[in-house]
Amino acid sequence: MPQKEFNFKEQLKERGYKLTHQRQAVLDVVLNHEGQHLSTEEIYELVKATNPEIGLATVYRTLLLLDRMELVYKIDLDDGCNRYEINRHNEDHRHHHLICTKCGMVEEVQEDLLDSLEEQILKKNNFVVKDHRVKFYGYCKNCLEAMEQA
Amino acid sequence: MPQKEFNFKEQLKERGYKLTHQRQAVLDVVLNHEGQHLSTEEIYELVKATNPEIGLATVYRTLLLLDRMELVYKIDLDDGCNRYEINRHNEDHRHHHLICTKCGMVEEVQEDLLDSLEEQILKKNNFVVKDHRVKFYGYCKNCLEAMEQA
DNA sequence: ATGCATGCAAATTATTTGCAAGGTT
DNA sequence: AACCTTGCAAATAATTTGCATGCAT
Repeated sequence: MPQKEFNFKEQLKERGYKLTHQRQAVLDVVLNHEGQHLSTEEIYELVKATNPEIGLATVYRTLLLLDRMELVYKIDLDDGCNRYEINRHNEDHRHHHLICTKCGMVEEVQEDLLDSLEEQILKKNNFVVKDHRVKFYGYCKNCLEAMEQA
Repeated sequence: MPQKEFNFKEQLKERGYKLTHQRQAVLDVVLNHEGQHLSTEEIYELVKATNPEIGLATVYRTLLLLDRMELVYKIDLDDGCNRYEINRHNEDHRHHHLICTKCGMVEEVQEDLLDSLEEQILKKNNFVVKDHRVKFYGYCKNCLEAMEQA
Protein backbone atom coordinates (compact mmCIF):
# COMPACT_ATOMS: atom_id res chain seq x y z
CA MET A 1 0.00 0.00 0.00
CA PRO A 2 2.37 2.73 -1.12
CA GLN A 3 1.61 6.37 -0.71
CA LYS A 4 0.18 6.35 -4.22
CA GLU A 5 -3.11 5.02 -2.88
CA PHE A 6 -3.25 7.78 -0.35
CA ASN A 7 -2.43 10.33 -2.98
CA PHE A 8 -5.29 9.18 -5.14
CA LYS A 9 -7.79 9.90 -2.42
CA GLU A 10 -6.19 13.27 -1.74
CA GLN A 11 -6.12 14.20 -5.37
CA LEU A 12 -9.76 13.31 -5.74
CA LYS A 13 -10.70 15.32 -2.68
CA GLU A 14 -8.80 18.36 -3.97
CA ARG A 15 -11.10 18.39 -6.94
CA GLY A 16 -14.24 17.68 -4.99
CA TYR A 17 -14.51 14.05 -5.98
CA LYS A 18 -14.96 11.03 -3.76
CA LEU A 19 -12.97 7.84 -3.56
CA THR A 20 -15.12 4.86 -4.40
CA HIS A 21 -14.03 1.26 -4.67
CA GLN A 22 -14.99 1.33 -8.34
CA ARG A 23 -12.57 4.18 -9.01
CA GLN A 24 -9.87 2.46 -7.01
CA ALA A 25 -10.45 -0.78 -8.90
CA VAL A 26 -10.17 0.91 -12.28
CA LEU A 27 -6.98 2.67 -11.29
CA ASP A 28 -5.56 -0.59 -9.92
CA VAL A 29 -6.19 -2.41 -13.17
CA VAL A 30 -4.41 0.27 -15.16
CA LEU A 31 -1.55 0.27 -12.65
CA ASN A 32 -1.21 -3.50 -12.79
CA HIS A 33 -1.14 -3.69 -16.56
CA GLU A 34 1.54 -1.20 -17.42
CA GLY A 35 2.65 -1.29 -21.02
CA GLN A 36 -0.48 -3.07 -22.20
CA HIS A 37 -2.51 -0.24 -23.76
CA LEU A 38 -5.84 -1.54 -22.52
CA SER A 39 -9.10 -0.45 -24.10
CA THR A 40 -12.03 0.67 -21.96
CA GLU A 41 -13.80 -2.59 -22.67
CA GLU A 42 -10.73 -4.59 -21.65
CA ILE A 43 -10.38 -2.61 -18.45
CA TYR A 44 -14.05 -3.23 -17.78
CA GLU A 45 -13.58 -6.99 -18.16
CA LEU A 46 -10.57 -6.97 -15.84
CA VAL A 47 -12.32 -4.88 -13.20
CA LYS A 48 -15.29 -7.24 -13.26
CA ALA A 49 -13.02 -10.00 -11.93
CA THR A 50 -12.86 -8.26 -8.56
CA ASN A 51 -15.93 -6.03 -8.84
CA PRO A 52 -18.57 -7.97 -10.77
CA GLU A 53 -21.23 -5.37 -10.07
CA ILE A 54 -19.45 -2.52 -11.84
CA GLY A 55 -21.11 -0.96 -14.88
CA LEU A 56 -19.40 -0.22 -18.16
CA ALA A 57 -20.54 3.39 -17.96
CA THR A 58 -18.70 3.79 -14.68
CA VAL A 59 -15.51 2.56 -16.28
CA TYR A 60 -15.95 5.10 -19.05
CA ARG A 61 -16.65 7.84 -16.53
CA THR A 62 -13.70 6.87 -14.35
CA LEU A 63 -11.26 6.81 -17.23
CA LEU A 64 -12.41 10.24 -18.35
CA LEU A 65 -11.81 11.42 -14.80
CA LEU A 66 -8.38 9.81 -14.55
CA ASP A 67 -7.45 11.32 -17.87
CA ARG A 68 -8.48 14.79 -16.72
CA MET A 69 -6.50 14.25 -13.52
CA GLU A 70 -3.56 13.20 -15.68
CA LEU A 71 -3.23 9.91 -13.82
CA VAL A 72 -3.67 8.02 -17.08
CA TYR A 73 -2.62 8.73 -20.61
CA LYS A 74 -4.97 8.19 -23.51
CA ILE A 75 -3.55 6.62 -26.65
CA ASP A 76 -5.01 6.06 -30.06
CA LEU A 77 -3.80 2.96 -31.84
CA ASP A 78 -6.13 3.44 -34.81
CA ASP A 79 -8.38 0.54 -33.94
CA GLY A 80 -11.45 2.63 -33.27
CA CYS A 81 -11.34 2.80 -29.49
CA ASN A 82 -9.54 4.67 -26.77
CA ARG A 83 -6.79 2.92 -24.90
CA TYR A 84 -5.10 3.91 -21.67
CA GLU A 85 -1.81 3.64 -19.88
CA ILE A 86 -0.73 4.74 -16.47
CA ASN A 87 0.86 8.18 -16.57
CA ARG A 88 4.20 8.11 -14.80
CA HIS A 89 4.94 11.75 -14.21
CA ASN A 90 8.42 11.13 -12.91
CA GLU A 91 9.54 9.93 -16.33
CA ASP A 92 8.26 13.16 -17.79
CA HIS A 93 5.81 12.96 -20.64
CA ARG A 94 8.19 11.34 -23.10
CA HIS A 95 7.27 7.99 -24.49
CA HIS A 96 6.41 6.95 -28.00
CA HIS A 97 4.85 4.00 -29.76
CA LEU A 98 6.11 1.84 -32.58
CA ILE A 99 3.22 0.32 -34.50
CA CYS A 100 3.92 -2.49 -36.93
CA THR A 101 1.67 -2.10 -39.94
CA LYS A 102 2.10 -5.78 -40.82
CA CYS A 103 1.23 -7.58 -37.62
CA GLY A 104 -0.17 -4.81 -35.45
CA MET A 105 2.42 -5.19 -32.72
CA VAL A 106 2.83 -2.15 -30.47
CA GLU A 107 6.12 -1.48 -28.76
CA GLU A 108 7.30 1.46 -26.74
CA VAL A 109 10.33 3.70 -27.05
CA GLN A 110 11.47 5.78 -24.17
CA GLU A 111 13.99 8.18 -25.59
CA ASP A 112 13.15 11.69 -26.40
CA LEU A 113 14.84 13.78 -29.01
CA LEU A 114 12.06 16.23 -29.57
CA ASP A 115 13.26 18.95 -27.25
CA SER A 116 15.17 20.78 -29.95
CA LEU A 117 12.18 20.50 -32.25
CA GLU A 118 9.96 21.96 -29.57
CA GLU A 119 12.33 24.88 -29.19
CA GLN A 120 12.17 25.57 -32.90
CA ILE A 121 8.40 25.46 -32.79
CA LEU A 122 8.37 28.00 -30.00
CA LYS A 123 10.56 30.35 -32.01
CA LYS A 124 8.91 29.93 -35.38
CA ASN A 125 5.29 29.48 -34.40
CA ASN A 126 5.02 31.15 -30.99
CA PHE A 127 3.50 27.94 -29.77
CA VAL A 128 4.39 26.58 -26.34
CA VAL A 129 4.48 22.80 -26.44
CA LYS A 130 3.19 21.18 -23.24
CA ASP A 131 2.90 17.61 -24.44
CA HIS A 132 3.19 15.55 -27.56
CA ARG A 133 2.14 12.25 -29.05
CA VAL A 134 4.34 10.43 -31.49
CA LYS A 135 3.47 7.30 -33.38
CA PHE A 136 5.91 5.56 -35.68
CA TYR A 137 4.57 3.18 -38.27
CA GLY A 138 6.74 0.57 -39.89
CA TYR A 139 7.85 -3.05 -39.76
CA CYS A 140 8.85 -4.85 -36.58
CA LYS A 141 11.74 -7.25 -36.25
CA ASN A 142 9.62 -10.36 -36.69
CA CYS A 143 7.87 -9.13 -39.79
CA LEU A 144 11.17 -8.00 -41.29
CA GLU A 145 12.60 -11.47 -40.81
CA ALA A 146 9.53 -13.06 -42.32
CA MET A 147 9.78 -10.72 -45.30
CA GLU A 148 13.45 -11.51 -45.85
CA GLN A 149 12.78 -15.22 -45.93
CA ALA A 150 10.06 -14.86 -48.52
CA MET B 1 -6.61 19.24 -66.13
CA PRO B 2 -3.15 18.26 -65.03
CA GLN B 3 -1.82 14.76 -65.25
CA LYS B 4 -2.94 14.20 -61.66
CA GLU B 5 -6.47 13.53 -62.89
CA PHE B 6 -5.21 11.05 -65.39
CA ASN B 7 -3.07 9.36 -62.77
CA PHE B 8 -6.03 8.89 -60.50
CA LYS B 9 -7.84 6.87 -63.14
CA GLU B 10 -4.71 4.85 -63.81
CA GLN B 11 -4.07 4.18 -60.17
CA LEU B 12 -7.63 3.03 -59.70
CA LYS B 13 -7.44 0.76 -62.70
CA GLU B 14 -4.20 -0.80 -61.46
CA ARG B 15 -6.07 -1.97 -58.41
CA GLY B 16 -9.16 -3.06 -60.27
CA TYR B 17 -11.29 -0.08 -59.32
CA LYS B 18 -13.32 2.16 -61.51
CA LEU B 19 -13.29 5.92 -61.84
CA THR B 20 -16.66 7.33 -60.96
CA HIS B 21 -17.65 10.96 -60.78
CA GLN B 22 -18.35 10.50 -57.08
CA ARG B 23 -14.78 9.39 -56.45
CA GLN B 24 -13.44 12.21 -58.55
CA ALA B 25 -15.60 14.72 -56.70
CA VAL B 26 -14.42 13.53 -53.29
CA LEU B 27 -10.79 13.70 -54.36
CA ASP B 28 -11.33 17.17 -55.82
CA VAL B 29 -12.77 18.46 -52.58
CA VAL B 30 -9.81 17.19 -50.59
CA LEU B 31 -7.43 18.63 -53.19
CA ASN B 32 -9.14 22.00 -53.09
CA HIS B 33 -9.10 22.32 -49.33
CA GLU B 34 -5.49 21.65 -48.54
CA GLY B 35 -4.54 22.41 -44.95
CA GLN B 36 -8.11 22.29 -43.70
CA HIS B 37 -8.31 18.86 -42.04
CA LEU B 38 -11.84 18.17 -43.22
CA SER B 39 -13.99 15.55 -41.52
CA THR B 40 -15.92 13.00 -43.57
CA GLU B 41 -19.14 14.85 -42.85
CA GLU B 42 -17.61 18.15 -43.97
CA ILE B 43 -16.33 16.58 -47.16
CA TYR B 44 -19.79 15.14 -47.74
CA GLU B 45 -21.36 18.58 -47.41
CA LEU B 46 -18.85 20.09 -49.82
CA VAL B 47 -19.28 17.33 -52.38
CA LYS B 48 -23.04 17.75 -52.27
CA ALA B 49 -22.60 21.25 -53.70
CA THR B 50 -21.61 19.77 -57.05
CA ASN B 51 -23.03 16.27 -56.67
CA PRO B 52 -26.25 16.59 -54.69
CA GLU B 53 -27.16 12.95 -55.26
CA ILE B 54 -24.11 11.53 -53.50
CA GLY B 55 -24.64 9.42 -50.38
CA LEU B 56 -22.73 9.78 -47.15
CA ALA B 57 -21.78 6.10 -47.27
CA THR B 58 -20.08 6.66 -50.60
CA VAL B 59 -17.99 9.43 -49.12
CA TYR B 60 -16.96 7.10 -46.30
CA ARG B 61 -16.15 4.35 -48.77
CA THR B 62 -14.21 6.66 -51.04
CA LEU B 63 -12.12 8.10 -48.24
CA LEU B 64 -11.25 4.60 -47.05
CA LEU B 65 -10.20 3.83 -50.59
CA LEU B 66 -8.15 7.00 -50.98
CA ASP B 67 -6.48 6.30 -47.66
CA ARG B 68 -5.53 2.78 -48.73
CA MET B 69 -4.20 4.20 -52.00
CA GLU B 70 -2.23 6.71 -49.95
CA LEU B 71 -3.72 9.61 -51.85
CA VAL B 72 -5.03 11.09 -48.62
CA TYR B 73 -3.69 11.15 -45.11
CA LYS B 74 -5.93 10.43 -42.16
CA ILE B 75 -5.49 12.58 -39.08
CA ASP B 76 -6.95 12.32 -35.63
CA LEU B 77 -7.51 15.63 -33.91
CA ASP B 78 -9.17 14.06 -30.87
CA ASP B 79 -12.64 15.32 -31.70
CA GLY B 80 -14.18 11.93 -32.29
CA CYS B 81 -14.06 11.76 -36.06
CA ASN B 82 -11.60 11.06 -38.80
CA ARG B 83 -10.22 13.94 -40.76
CA TYR B 84 -8.34 13.92 -44.03
CA GLU B 85 -5.72 15.85 -45.91
CA ILE B 86 -4.30 15.41 -49.33
CA ASN B 87 -1.12 13.33 -49.24
CA ARG B 88 1.65 15.13 -51.10
CA HIS B 89 4.21 12.44 -51.64
CA ASN B 90 6.77 14.81 -53.06
CA GLU B 91 7.20 16.56 -49.73
CA ASP B 92 7.89 13.21 -48.16
CA HIS B 93 5.77 12.20 -45.21
CA ARG B 94 6.98 14.88 -42.85
CA HIS B 95 4.42 17.25 -41.47
CA HIS B 96 3.18 17.68 -37.94
CA HIS B 97 0.31 19.34 -36.16
CA LEU B 98 0.25 21.87 -33.37
CA ILE B 99 -2.97 21.62 -31.38
CA CYS B 100 -3.86 24.38 -28.96
CA THR B 101 -5.52 22.87 -25.93
CA LYS B 102 -7.13 26.20 -25.04
CA CYS B 103 -8.88 27.22 -28.23
CA GLY B 104 -8.58 24.13 -30.40
CA MET B 105 -6.65 25.82 -33.17
CA VAL B 106 -4.71 23.46 -35.41
CA GLU B 107 -1.60 24.64 -37.18
CA GLU B 108 0.96 22.78 -39.23
CA VAL B 109 4.72 22.52 -38.97
CA GLN B 110 6.78 21.35 -41.85
CA GLU B 111 10.21 20.74 -40.43
CA ASP B 112 11.37 17.34 -39.59
CA LEU B 113 13.99 16.51 -37.04
CA LEU B 114 12.96 12.95 -36.44
CA ASP B 115 15.44 11.31 -38.77
CA SER B 116 18.06 10.81 -36.08
CA LEU B 117 15.42 9.41 -33.76
CA GLU B 118 14.29 6.99 -36.46
CA GLU B 119 17.87 5.81 -36.88
CA GLN B 120 18.15 5.14 -33.18
CA ILE B 121 14.90 3.21 -33.24
CA LEU B 122 16.22 1.04 -36.06
CA LYS B 123 19.36 0.25 -34.09
CA LYS B 124 17.79 -0.30 -30.70
CA ASN B 125 14.47 -1.87 -31.64
CA ASN B 126 15.10 -3.39 -35.04
CA PHE B 127 12.07 -1.50 -36.21
CA VAL B 128 12.04 0.13 -39.64
CA VAL B 129 10.08 3.36 -39.52
CA LYS B 130 8.07 4.00 -42.69
CA ASP B 131 5.87 6.83 -41.46
CA HIS B 132 5.06 8.72 -38.33
CA ARG B 133 2.43 10.93 -36.81
CA VAL B 134 3.37 13.66 -34.41
CA LYS B 135 0.99 15.85 -32.48
CA PHE B 136 2.15 18.65 -30.24
CA TYR B 137 -0.23 19.95 -27.63
CA GLY B 138 0.19 23.34 -26.03
CA TYR B 139 -0.82 26.97 -26.20
CA CYS B 140 -1.00 29.00 -29.37
CA LYS B 141 0.14 32.58 -29.74
CA ASN B 142 -3.32 34.07 -29.28
CA CYS B 143 -4.09 32.12 -26.14
CA LEU B 144 -0.69 32.97 -24.69
CA GLU B 145 -1.37 36.66 -25.20
CA ALA B 146 -4.78 36.37 -23.65
CA MET B 147 -3.28 34.57 -20.67
CA GLU B 148 -0.62 37.22 -20.18
CA GLN B 149 -3.17 39.99 -20.08
CA ALA B 150 -5.23 38.25 -17.44
C1' DA C 1 -23.10 -8.18 -70.53
C1' DT C 2 -20.23 -8.39 -66.30
C1' DG C 3 -19.15 -6.97 -62.13
C1' DC C 4 -17.78 -3.18 -59.40
C1' DA C 5 -20.09 1.04 -57.30
C1' DT C 6 -23.92 3.58 -55.46
C1' DG C 7 -27.79 5.21 -52.48
C1' DC C 8 -30.65 4.23 -49.01
C1' DA C 9 -31.78 2.46 -44.73
C1' DA C 10 -30.77 -0.57 -41.21
C1' DA C 11 -27.06 -2.39 -38.32
C1' DT C 12 -22.92 -1.86 -35.58
C1' DT C 13 -19.63 0.05 -32.40
C1' DA C 14 -17.88 3.13 -29.11
C1' DT C 15 -19.28 6.31 -26.02
C1' DT C 16 -22.48 9.42 -23.42
C1' DT C 17 -26.44 10.63 -20.74
C1' DG C 18 -30.91 10.62 -17.85
C1' DC C 19 -32.52 9.11 -13.80
C1' DA C 20 -33.70 6.78 -9.66
C1' DA C 21 -31.22 4.50 -6.11
C1' DG C 22 -26.96 3.88 -3.38
C1' DG C 23 -22.68 5.29 -1.08
C1' DT C 24 -19.19 8.69 0.91
C1' DT C 25 -18.08 12.35 3.92
C1' DA D 1 -28.23 15.07 5.61
C1' DA D 2 -26.12 16.70 1.30
C1' DC D 3 -24.38 15.65 -2.72
C1' DC D 4 -21.53 12.94 -5.51
C1' DT D 5 -21.66 8.24 -7.86
C1' DT D 6 -23.42 4.32 -9.66
C1' DG D 7 -25.92 0.94 -12.63
C1' DC D 8 -28.99 0.34 -15.99
C1' DA D 9 -31.09 1.33 -20.11
C1' DA D 10 -31.92 4.47 -23.56
C1' DA D 11 -29.76 7.99 -26.50
C1' DT D 12 -25.94 9.63 -29.54
C1' DA D 13 -22.48 9.78 -32.96
C1' DA D 14 -19.48 8.00 -36.24
C1' DT D 15 -19.03 4.49 -39.28
C1' DT D 16 -20.20 0.11 -41.69
C1' DT D 17 -23.03 -3.05 -44.16
C1' DG D 18 -26.91 -5.47 -46.91
C1' DC D 19 -29.11 -5.19 -50.94
C1' DA D 20 -31.45 -3.94 -55.07
C1' DT D 21 -30.32 -0.89 -58.69
C1' DG D 22 -27.09 1.80 -61.58
C1' DC D 23 -22.95 2.70 -64.21
C1' DA D 24 -18.14 1.89 -66.19
C1' DT D 25 -15.58 -1.03 -69.06
